[in-house]
Amino acid sequence: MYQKKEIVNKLRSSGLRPTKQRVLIAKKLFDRDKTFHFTIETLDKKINKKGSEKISLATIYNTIEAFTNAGYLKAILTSKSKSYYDTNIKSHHHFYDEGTKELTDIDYSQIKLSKVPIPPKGKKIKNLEVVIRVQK
Amino acid sequence: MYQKKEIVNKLRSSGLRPTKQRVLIAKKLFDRDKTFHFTIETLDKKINKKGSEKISLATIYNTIEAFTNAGYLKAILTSKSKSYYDTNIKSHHHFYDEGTKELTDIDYSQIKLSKVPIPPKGKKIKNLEVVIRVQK
DNA sequence: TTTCAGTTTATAATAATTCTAAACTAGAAA
DNA sequence: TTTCTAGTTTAGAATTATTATAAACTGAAA
Repeated sequence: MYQKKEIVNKLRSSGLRPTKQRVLIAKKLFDRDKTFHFTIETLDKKINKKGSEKISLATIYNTIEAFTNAGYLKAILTSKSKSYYDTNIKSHHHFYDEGTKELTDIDYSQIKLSKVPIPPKGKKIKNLEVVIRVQK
Repeated sequence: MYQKKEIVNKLRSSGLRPTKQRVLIAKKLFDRDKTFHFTIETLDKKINKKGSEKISLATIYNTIEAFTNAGYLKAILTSKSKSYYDTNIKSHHHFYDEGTKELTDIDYSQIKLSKVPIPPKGKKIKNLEVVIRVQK
């Protein structure tokens, strides 16, 4: 469990001024047992519900970006809001260059998995993709 | 190399009427040696450049969607324009439920790779993520 | 040819995100 | 304490990718 003090220190340690809004958002995000997956939309709903003090959407965006830069959050499946398509329809994998935002194919045979988890009950694996993010 | 006739047949075989626009786009996409990664924006630029006959942006969107549904293209990194974040910052993997659009963590230890490709020259692997798409 | 469902198109609408610039505040310094 | 200011918050406007609309067009069946 996170005490307010801990959160304040955590924020300070990354050069983030511990404002009321940031502390509140941090509490919502990190004061829980299981890990939490969210979009800005779902987080906004959780924060700005009935009776509670409101935090503006812009601040939620700013804060999540700051937390991500500070390494407190991980962005997943962010294609920076643009969809990518590939003429290669065989099952295959990709290098994604963080710098140029370019994709390169990795042939299916270039990656071998020796252990794969069982899918959630009632669900079937439809496809498995590896994305290797690379940087200079 | 693709002849116009082949393209027409290909389209017909999937119930897509081989219109002038679809044939032109198909030629641009499939008549090439290497596989091609693109966004609608880059494709639009390639198609609607100087002097060439124009194809409306709406048609490009429609066509790419039709080709994807027909299995001629693969969509990659599409988070359907919404960014997802995770409070779990350890390196780990995900199940992505196509139906509910929900993410579930897969612990790092649950997936083992026995073969990983060498990154492009001058690039370093920053991280490797597996996304397993599941469906009912 | 005629006919019409399937397509294309310009444009409007929507939705996620970023920008702007004015008001506010944490906390260093007086 | 009070003052001061750089860092923040905020509402709302702007931007950007995408989808919807509805009128005009066209491939191909009859």
